[in-house]
Amino acid sequence: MKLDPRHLEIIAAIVDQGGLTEGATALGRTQPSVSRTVAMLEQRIGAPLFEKGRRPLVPTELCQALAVEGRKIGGAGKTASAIVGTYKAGHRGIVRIGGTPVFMDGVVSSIIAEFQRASPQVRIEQSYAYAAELMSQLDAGTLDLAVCPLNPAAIPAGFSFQPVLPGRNVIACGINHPLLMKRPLRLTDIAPYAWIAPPASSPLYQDMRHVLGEIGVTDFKISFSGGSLASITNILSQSDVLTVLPYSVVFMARRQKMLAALSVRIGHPERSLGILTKRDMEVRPAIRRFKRFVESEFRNLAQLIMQQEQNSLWRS
Amino acid sequence: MKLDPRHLEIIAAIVDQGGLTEGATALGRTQPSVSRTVAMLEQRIGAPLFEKGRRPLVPTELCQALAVEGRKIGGAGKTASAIVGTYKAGHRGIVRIGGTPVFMDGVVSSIIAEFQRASPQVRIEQSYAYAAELMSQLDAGTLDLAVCPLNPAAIPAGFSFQPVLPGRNVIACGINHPLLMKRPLRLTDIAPYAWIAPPASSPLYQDMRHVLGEIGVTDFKISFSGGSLASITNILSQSDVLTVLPYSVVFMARRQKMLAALSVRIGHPERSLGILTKRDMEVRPAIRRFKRFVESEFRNLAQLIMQQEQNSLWRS
DNA sequence: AAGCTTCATAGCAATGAGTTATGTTATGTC
DNA sequence: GACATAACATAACTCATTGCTATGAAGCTT
Repeated sequence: MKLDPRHLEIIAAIVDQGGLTEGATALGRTQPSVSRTVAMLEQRIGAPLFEKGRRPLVPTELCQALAVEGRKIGGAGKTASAIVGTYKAGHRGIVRIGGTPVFMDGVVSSIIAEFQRASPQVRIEQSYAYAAELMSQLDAGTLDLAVCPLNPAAIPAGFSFQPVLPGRNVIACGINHPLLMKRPLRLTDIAPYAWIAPPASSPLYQDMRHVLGEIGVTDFKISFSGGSLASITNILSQSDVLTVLPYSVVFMARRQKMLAALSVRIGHPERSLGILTKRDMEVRPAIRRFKRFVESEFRNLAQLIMQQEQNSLWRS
Repeated sequence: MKLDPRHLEIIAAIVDQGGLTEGATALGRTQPSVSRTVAMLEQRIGAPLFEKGRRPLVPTELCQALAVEGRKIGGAGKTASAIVGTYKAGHRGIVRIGGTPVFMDGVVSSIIAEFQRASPQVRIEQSYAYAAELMSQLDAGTLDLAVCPLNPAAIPAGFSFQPVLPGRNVIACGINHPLLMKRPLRLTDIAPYAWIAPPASSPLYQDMRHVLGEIGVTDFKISFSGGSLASITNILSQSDVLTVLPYSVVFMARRQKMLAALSVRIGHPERSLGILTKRDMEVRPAIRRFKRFVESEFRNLAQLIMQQEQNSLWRS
């Protein structure tokens, strides 16, 4: 004897509400509908579910037992609806985000932590890659969004790029670096110090070479390379080496008194940090929500940076 | 967003079976049916449930979450089916049985106990009444079956009466009663002893008067009346009074060495103990099962009584 | 690259669930 | 005891959904 779960749900509603009419309204149906359903059920299972000829409708033992199951079904249905609701509101799902390593570690991971505080049901799958690889992964559909520096004027067709921060770099050092005391700081003061080199495939590497050329440092010493941000930060803190990092990364680290930046104005590349997405990809609610959150956080960050700039850092 | 519980069940089946086809067969449906259902669901909730273009069908996170609810629904449905199954097999339900007090207490209650050992899910609602009241309750539908002594030749129309034991009475006494030692036992020996009288409305009361007349006891002393079988048994055990009881009741009590019967052959009324039911009443499975069980137990009892009779009791 | 398995789609019939309108039946009140 | 009322039952009809078979399309396997 196979029973339609909807019927069990109806039974439960009738028993709980104490009447056909109330049960029907509780289910959003009309009274005749549930009445007929009950009649059909009774005929089908060959047993009465409610005592006949009793006006405060009194359920049979069998009916009570079935109502217990019906309640379970009703509960499961409600939580299923809630699940779909939270999914559609973007509070549940998966977001696969990729980005350049230093930027992801230095800025985006904090934003992710903040996001997950509000939406713990959203799973974030993070991966590291540079622009070309990010694009191919977006194209293959194995990534939902990417955060990386790109030239806004040269975005390939089919992609959408939303700049969030200027792609400005700074020369980073530990917070006790001797050069921080030097006023004024001359470029020749910088020359003696060794450098940390970002990975050769990283855009930062190119940036560093460019910066060093720009400030006239021709023969520089590389004392470390190949580490991720955590290693770089440690080494910067505990020695007097220098490196080139995105300003936003140093800005975030400055808050925890882990890194500092030299007051040297260096040219910035023709790139902006931004969010790269595939244009015709279906945007799942969690992705949309996450993207908006990231954008909002970046706006805040940009604001903070601008205030800070006006106050202290770049006064010449 | 309201979801059809059957759809959730389908999702669960697909996820658990690892494929559309297997899920479909597990549900007893065809593959195109569930395929279309899934497509409709995906469109309705606006989210994919399975990754597109993957042949070992891989469910979405959302789908997994919904499948959990679907499993609950499936489980509830299965137990509901089982409930109906046990109901239809007569292993669940209510049986309302009524009968004459002494007979219910002395014989039927033991049978009920035995029945409930095998079918604990069947609730027995027992009540006490005499024939006329039993009939009216059967007629009103507040009783499912009655056990009482009746004349099988005079059953009102609309009722069905199935005799299960001859309506034989005996003179009952405690197991240490002096008369049990007397061989041969003469009727004049009985005269001095006092009697317990059944309720005046009871058929046993008439029987007792009849029996006493029959054996020539004209002026007898009533020492107790109005008690139920438990009281009667106690008083019989602890004093030398006598009473008239159905043979089957004394037979059952004899097993526990609580009562005995005098070896006096007395006439028996034109009544049989039997099961009285209303003819056109719908017979619920549990009632049918219980009735058959009672009949079978009574057959066994009749057999036992017959054997016992041939051996010892009524040898003259 | 071919073959096999599995999923998707189409067209059609039938069941079932929804609706409104209306009848029936308990229950409470005078 | 008759009437009013509220709740349940029934009727007639519409429409969404599911069932089926047949067939196309797409991955995975060898």
